[in-house]
Amino acid sequence: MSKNPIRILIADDHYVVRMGLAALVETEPDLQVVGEAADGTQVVELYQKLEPDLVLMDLRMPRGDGISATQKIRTQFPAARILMLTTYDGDDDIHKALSAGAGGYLLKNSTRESLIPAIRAVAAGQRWIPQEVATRLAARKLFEELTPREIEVLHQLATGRANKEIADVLKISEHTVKDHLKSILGKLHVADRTEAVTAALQRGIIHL
Amino acid sequence: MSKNPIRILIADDHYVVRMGLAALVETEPDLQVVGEAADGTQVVELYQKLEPDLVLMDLRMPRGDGISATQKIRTQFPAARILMLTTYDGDDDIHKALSAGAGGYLLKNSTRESLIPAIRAVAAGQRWIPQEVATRLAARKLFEELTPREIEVLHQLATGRANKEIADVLKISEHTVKDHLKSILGKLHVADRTEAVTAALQRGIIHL
DNA sequence: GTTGCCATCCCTCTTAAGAGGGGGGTGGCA
DNA sequence: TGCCACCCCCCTCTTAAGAGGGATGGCAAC
Repeated sequence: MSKNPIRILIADDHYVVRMGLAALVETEPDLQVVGEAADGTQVVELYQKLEPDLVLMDLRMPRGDGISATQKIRTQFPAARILMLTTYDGDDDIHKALSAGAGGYLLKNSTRESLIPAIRAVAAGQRWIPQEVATRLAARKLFEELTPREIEVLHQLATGRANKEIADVLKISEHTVKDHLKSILGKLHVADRTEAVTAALQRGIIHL
Repeated sequence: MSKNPIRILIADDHYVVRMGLAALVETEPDLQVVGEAADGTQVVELYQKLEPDLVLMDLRMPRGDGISATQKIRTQFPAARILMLTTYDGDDDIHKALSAGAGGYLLKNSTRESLIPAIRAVAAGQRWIPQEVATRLAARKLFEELTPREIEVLHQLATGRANKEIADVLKISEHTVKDHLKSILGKLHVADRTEAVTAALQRGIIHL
């Protein structure tokens, strides 16, 4: 095994997390860290240069998040293995990561016992989704998906703008804003704009 | 030095972060990890048992956050040295941590170059607040502080409740809720309840 | 003991929000 | 071709939200 170790690229904006992952990985003889990236741009560059067997990718990073980095890498290297490793358990985040081509999705509070097998599984091309993550993903199906336009409106809502102001920003009429809002309230099963924002934040549809 | 190393207790709910901190600390001969805690209750227990020279404490943990754990420890051991190490840069979080008795406040994206000196400084009883954190703290002074009651109302707002509902929950009149709301809007310099919630989230006054 | 902050309650007024209807145009796709 | 999803526009109506006032008792600091 150690003749052909699994070559791993770590991407996380937190130094201590990179340190922890590297320390963890290096305890296994068949796992090897070949590079570390601190942001979304860097991870894409390093992937092109190193072509590792696996990327341990954080979801939120400066200069391009984990989702778009995953997409970019998978466009160039469709066989790329990417294991998303993050603090965030919003079902929308999870869904977007898997759609972008991530082979697995782990939460950062995972212990070594779940991390190491996940790394091996995803590097081998398998899917790896822990029970708790799968559960969140299933809960998601109870809600309808928001359209791109609705998500735009949601972003505006989160800044505290009034319907009229949102209309000006998006250059549509206030009536239309209200229509989108109605649709958002219905899809998220909430009663008003404030709850819509907190619900969307919790589900990972929008971020502050 | 290594005859009397600085004995460190690590408290963080993320395994990889504990691992990273431990790996980092152990590279210095005069620093020694004597224990690890994964939540707020555990860190208090371990402090009592180990009486370490320093605690590296995460702000948000299950079963009691870093703030209340800091308070509990400092009540029993007023000389306890605690370095808060967290992802969150809300100015309210920072202020609360320092008020609770933390000797320093570092962000998790800190590199080893800033972490190691911070550990030594706080263990020696000094204050350690990086420039970026100090800046956030200064920006805070531009806002008035919210009263406990206003923060209660803010929590209710975040759940999307209407004024009338909030009134019922807090068992006060709707007029009073409106009064608190007016006060909140004024202090946070925002125009409506939705913006109040997002502003409070960003400042760390409330959490989801 | 007075000053100041907090929490509580009350009133009026204007405007915005949200519910409930009605359409119309596009572009993909079966 | 017809359907569907998305986006857009318009109307009315009711109620909630927020601005602007004023007022009281408690409690702690000075």
